Amino acid sequence: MKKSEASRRRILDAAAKMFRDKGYAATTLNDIARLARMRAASIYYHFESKDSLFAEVMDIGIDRIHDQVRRAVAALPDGASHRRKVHTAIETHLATLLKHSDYTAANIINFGLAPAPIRRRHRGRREAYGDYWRELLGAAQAAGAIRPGVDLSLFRLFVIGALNWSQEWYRPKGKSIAELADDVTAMVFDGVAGEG
Amino acid sequence: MKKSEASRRRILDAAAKMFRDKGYAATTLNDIARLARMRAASIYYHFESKDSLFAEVMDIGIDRIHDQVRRAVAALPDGASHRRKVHTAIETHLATLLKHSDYTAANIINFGLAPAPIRRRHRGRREAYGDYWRELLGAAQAAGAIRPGVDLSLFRLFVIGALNWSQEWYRPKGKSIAELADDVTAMVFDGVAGEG
DNA sequence: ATTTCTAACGAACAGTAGTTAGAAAAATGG
DNA sequence: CCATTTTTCTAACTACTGTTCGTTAGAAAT
Repeated sequence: MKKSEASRRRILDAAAKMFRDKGYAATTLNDIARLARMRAASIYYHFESKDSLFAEVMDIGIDRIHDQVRRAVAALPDGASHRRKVHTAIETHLATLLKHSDYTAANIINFGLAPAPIRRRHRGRREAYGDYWRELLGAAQAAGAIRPGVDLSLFRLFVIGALNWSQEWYRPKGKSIAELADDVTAMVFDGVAGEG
Repeated sequence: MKKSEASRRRILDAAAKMFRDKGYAATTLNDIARLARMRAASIYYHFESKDSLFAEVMDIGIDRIHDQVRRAVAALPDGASHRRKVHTAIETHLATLLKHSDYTAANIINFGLAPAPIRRRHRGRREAYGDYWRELLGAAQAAGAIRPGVDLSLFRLFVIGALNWSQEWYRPKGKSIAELADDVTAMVFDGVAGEG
């Protein structure tokens, strides 16, 4: 009862990588099977269908980033400023997306184009992560770390959107993820305007 | 010599819409043909292949937004501030993407997952648009409208990324595009930080 | 009136997709 | 070592993909 677990994991890992690289529709079960060192038909011993395999990858992806971000913020010392909390959330979101998890990357790349039923099935999990950010930013605004006039809903969509889009341009040879997180946090909190 | 043009256009419009809704790989020539009120085989009278049809949609998409943004900024009165120029660029980018052009929306949705040869073919056009923004922001920084320390390259990627991502959440019933542009511009120029 | 061109069609092609069935191999446990 | 279960395989199926082909109805040109 151990080999099955390992194979399942190999398939999931391969699927996450392929879905991330080529997207759901363009990824074939043969692609996944090759990467997992088995035949396409064998996948059916572990998963019901391509759809259900995809759904599981998507679930893991969102759960993972939600978990990581929540955990990292919670691990901050008790007196941590709200700005620092947001900074940590940004950095962890970026790190999970760009470095640690093919699942999360696959989730974010594929969500927009995913077939409607799958997207519906996932809305709950997505919103849970969104709600966490809502809390985080709400608390920051209540404490005065974010100006009262700011539309938090837009701010959240804007920042998370910019972070998610980083998949399109991020290359490991440039700025480190920590540096990116620093710059981005400074940019959105302090703005870029000069004296002009 | 007029009917052909009209059919070609109908196919392109249908393709742009389908590619935007379902993505390149998931869109079938049958989908496109149905929307264009003809049979899949007839598409081949006007286009060489699915790939070349896709390539043309992508070209039109990037050209259109580049053109619109450039035109809108150029149309500003002579003494317009750099901040106002950037604001106009943001608003026009958003409007083209979200309201005016299925082609642009299709381009942005599909670029990341597009097959490598097609992406290569497009890098030039994409960079041309990126270069325009580079100019715009460079001039703003040189004139002091953007603080000297700001990493313009990151700022550009960050802002355009956030704008592009708006496709995932924008719904016409919420804030208008003009309002969004106002808020976003204020956010990135002035920041959201409170007294804290 | 005849020929040529235009724009679309239906039928069919080869290839590949996801999927199923059943045989073969590997692993397990007594 | 055998019997049984677990895992993977080969082979095949159906459905559908992008694409080609030969044909056709009508318009334009001769």
